[in-house]
Amino acid sequence: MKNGEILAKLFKTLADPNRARIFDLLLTGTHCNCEIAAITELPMNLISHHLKVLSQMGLITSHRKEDDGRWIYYNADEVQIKRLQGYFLDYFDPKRIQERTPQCPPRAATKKRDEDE
Amino acid sequence: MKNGEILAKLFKTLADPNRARIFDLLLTGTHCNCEIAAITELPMNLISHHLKVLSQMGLITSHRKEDDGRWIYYNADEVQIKRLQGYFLDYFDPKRIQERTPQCPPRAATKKRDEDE
DNA sequence: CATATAATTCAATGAGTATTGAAATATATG
DNA sequence: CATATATTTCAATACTCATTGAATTATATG
Repeated sequence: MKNGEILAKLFKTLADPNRARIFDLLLTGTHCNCEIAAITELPMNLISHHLKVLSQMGLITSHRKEDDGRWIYYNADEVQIKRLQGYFLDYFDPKRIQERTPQCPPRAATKKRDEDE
Repeated sequence: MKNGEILAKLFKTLADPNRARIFDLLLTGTHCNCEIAAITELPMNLISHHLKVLSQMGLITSHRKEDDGRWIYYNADEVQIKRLQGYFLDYFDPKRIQERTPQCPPRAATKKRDEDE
């Protein structure tokens, strides 16, 4: 998958406000679904859905609590976030902006006027 | 509007492939609608729609050609792009990730077991 | 003023996806 | 094994928004 495609997927992933908020929360540290539910007041099945999407994007990872497997802990994936940040900065870079004179109107159209005078 | 909300809007704006492509094109320099149409093979009214969304996000600006007002030139807004890039870096920053012990299971639940043994 | 070019606006359609409610799974405990 | 907790999965609905086609606006020119 090309960087551009990965970025498109990243934008799509973070375009949803609830999902962005959940990710924002995980950036501040590990949380389980029920904690996220308590903070955001969203239903757990909806949170579960968003966590899955974030996970498929590679933004977060998860593991069951060792001594009590009922809880699943979610946390931001630092390595992947660094990589994606790099892709974004390469794309969304003011330095990329170039000077350019539009080719419109086309030569054929302007030529006529230029010569007629 | 908070930075988080602005970013969500930015992601939404760039989440559409056609719109991202048009923005990408404008990063390479000023273009008019008809040039974008020639390059992307998209209908001009659709391009017009996407340009409007990009414009409302503040990513691009536009002005009519001085000596022939039929053409409207679109170009990336360097100042705004720099600002948005700043918001992104503040939000999507691996350094923000903190150590955290989930408060789940709650004290009341674990307390019982701790004391019973 | 009539015609042509560039671009936008508007209303309608369609596709993708967030959300909801109900049912199922995984783990722990008495 | 039965019950409780945490979480997920599934099917159905609702909503947003990209896309399409037709009509409209703005500018230029004969």
